[in-house]
Amino acid sequence: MDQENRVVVLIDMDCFYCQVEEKLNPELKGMPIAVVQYNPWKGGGIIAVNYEARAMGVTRGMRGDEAKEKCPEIQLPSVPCQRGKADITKYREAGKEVARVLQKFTALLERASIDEAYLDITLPVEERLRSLDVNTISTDMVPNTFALGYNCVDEFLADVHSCVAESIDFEYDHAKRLLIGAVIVSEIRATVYEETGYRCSAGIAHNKILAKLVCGMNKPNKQTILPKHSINILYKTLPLKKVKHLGGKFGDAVCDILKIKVMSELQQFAEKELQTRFDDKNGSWLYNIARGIDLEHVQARFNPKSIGCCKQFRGKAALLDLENLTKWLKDLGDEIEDRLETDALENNRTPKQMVVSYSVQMPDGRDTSSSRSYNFNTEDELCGETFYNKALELIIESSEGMKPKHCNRKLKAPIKFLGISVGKFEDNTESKKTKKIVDYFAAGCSKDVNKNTKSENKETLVDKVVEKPKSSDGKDFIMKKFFQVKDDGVEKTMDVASNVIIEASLDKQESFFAKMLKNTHKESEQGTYNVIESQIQKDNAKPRTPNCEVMKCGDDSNDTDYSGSTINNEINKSIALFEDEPQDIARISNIRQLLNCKQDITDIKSSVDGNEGSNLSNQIDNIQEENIHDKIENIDCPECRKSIPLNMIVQHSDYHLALKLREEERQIFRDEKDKINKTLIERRQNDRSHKQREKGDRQKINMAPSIEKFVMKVDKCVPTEMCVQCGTRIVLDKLTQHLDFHEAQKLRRELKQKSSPIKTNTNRNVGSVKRKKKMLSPTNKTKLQCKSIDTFFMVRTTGAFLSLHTSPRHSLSDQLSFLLRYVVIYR
DNA sequence: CATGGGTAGTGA
DNA sequence: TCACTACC
Repeated sequence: MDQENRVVVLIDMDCFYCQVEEKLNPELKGMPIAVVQYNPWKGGGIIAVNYEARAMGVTRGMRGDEAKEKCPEIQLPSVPCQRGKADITKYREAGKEVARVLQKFTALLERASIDEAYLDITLPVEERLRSLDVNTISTDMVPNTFALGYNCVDEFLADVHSCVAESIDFEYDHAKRLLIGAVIVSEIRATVYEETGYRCSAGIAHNKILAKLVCGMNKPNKQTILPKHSINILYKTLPLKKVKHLGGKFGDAVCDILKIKVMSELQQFAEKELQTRFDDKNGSWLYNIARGIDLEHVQARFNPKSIGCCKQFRGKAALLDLENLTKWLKDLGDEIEDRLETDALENNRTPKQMVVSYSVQMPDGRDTSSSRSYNFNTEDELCGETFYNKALELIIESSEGMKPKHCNRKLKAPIKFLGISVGKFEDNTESKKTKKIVDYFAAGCSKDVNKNTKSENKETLVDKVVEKPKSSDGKDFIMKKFFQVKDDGVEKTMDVASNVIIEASLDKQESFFAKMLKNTHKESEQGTYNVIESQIQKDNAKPRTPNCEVMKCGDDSNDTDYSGSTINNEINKSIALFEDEPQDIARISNIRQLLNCKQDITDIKSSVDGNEGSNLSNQIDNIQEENIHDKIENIDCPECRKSIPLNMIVQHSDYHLALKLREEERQIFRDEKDKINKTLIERRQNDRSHKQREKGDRQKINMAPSIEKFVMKVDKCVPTEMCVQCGTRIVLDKLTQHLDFHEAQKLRRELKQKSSPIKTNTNRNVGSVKRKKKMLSPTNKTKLQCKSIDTFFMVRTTGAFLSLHTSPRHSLSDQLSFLLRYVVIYR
């Protein structure tokens, strides 16, 4: 893959928090606004300013009061406070909403922050290049676009047009790709606005650093292209510190040591010289970036690698005693618990490590920070209490200075900062509790699912998956569905040689999903269902003669333990397998597979030679010659452009299918959430006095994938009754279950209250030695009681499950959705 | 007391 | 593993 001829984009939301506030409260639109945090002291600290307010001189970091002075009519919505600290959930959710839209355009997306994402659109550009003549690109196809080194886009357009014919200059050849990129980015930004209402800016260049750099050059709601031949023009005046990674101490050091200020001055130094002055790595990096070279990949990463929260306790607010420390650790732990719950639902993963960080004030007045990590055991319940207990343990054991004096429980040094974060996520590999998913799927297949799906408006991915293979076998299906290869052969995502290789490869190693689909259709009429172990599993286990192991299961096989070969499992495994860096993929493929792979190429070659003359054969030869160590066994995935070993391509296509399945899951989840939100808003307008009830409903939103939530999905013609507890319409024969749910929820809340009595600073009835002991022990009565409640939930859900899976009203998609959710929550 | 809370990454 | 840097 040519790192130097990519088309890389940075999408950055304009004053994102302000936009979120404007969307939530449309009355604010058009007014100068700034989002503040903690308003009591001097009007709070400003963390985002919209462009109306910027025009009045309001900036980030100002206090709210100061902003009011500069701009008396400014509106200052504030970040919500939860558990005594700022809570940015709504902005985080909004960021996700945007990223999901971006993801539709390329899988090669890296979320860089809450409001920024890098996209590698090299492949979409290449594809567009085939259908779009660069000479026909006009200004209206690239609105709000700037090109560095040109007064306006038209000049750039003209320049590219005039050079296309000759294509003498290599850089101009890339410029036309950037132009196509700009067309696509215009579409992306328009879609983001259409689907979310948010505006963003973009930088379009051939690497991440430059895309990021130019993104900020025209804002808001603009996009900026940086053609390679304009880099030096830009660098001539560009302060070195503006470049990512050079904004801090390192950038200062570079400027000091080399006595330079702007980027172009960096070019005079030899690589060796830079390496001696800094170190090898930094020296080379500086040498490259001075020439506009940055080889860093855009990683395909949507989810954060860690989830954490922290708080400062400045000056007098510093924590001085154990009570205070305890209280805040508890609050932080509870927030992590809440966020992990959402994360588990959306991503089906579990953190394996937690880190507590803190800083204390030294006797000399300076702050020193420390952090301690803890790797979870399998017995650890991942809840706020565990986080808090472990955090406290770690802090106390890490520092004698922290040990409270026994008489007054005062800490020896004041704590100025506390933070807990969890990370090192691993995918949840279901075993026992997922086994029923198989029966469930079987039941779904044995019914006439299609009848039901046809009556529905939206055709879901799962529905398509089930319907499609009727006309094509697994291989074709996989090819068409996941590699966007059209039947007519007119529009092809990949080049012909790649197609041949992948098709041949598919014959040798069938995918889990392909097998699943085939067998589903063969067996569905008899009401049985086959589950076949995936290639991935097989690779891990001992080799067997047959390619796959077939397990039969019908309605009578409820007790069989189908350890782990479930759809959900496959989705997770497929995703886990490819979510990391490309190197991991290389590691997975072993020598044996590589050998098979080469064999494949020879097979293909001979078959092609026989059939179609030598053109294809030459192409394959070329691939081999180009890079004997890489290209033979690797192929660029048309979906995400990662280099995938040929023998892994099936698993990799499964990965993309899995992503899509999971995305559909999420969409259904979100739709439901939206529905509940809408009724909530409606009700708030009708009835403002029922705050308490709202609170209950909010909780319900968080717990959306519950029986109740699912029950709400049923058709409107079914007889329903209003639930007295939450006011939702419930299908009559589900009402009992629904009320049980409320009871269970109440109980659970009560228990939670009991287990965490320290809710505020003013709560005085804490601090006995007895209490302390209880806090520090994870194996207390409360925990056991909580467990039993979970069991209660389980039983009820299973009840719902049983009644639902025999119901012909639900599409297979719905049923599968439910099951996946069921598995995630009640793991 | 006074830009705070939240991420990712690196080197020893 | 932890201290520290860098960025939004």
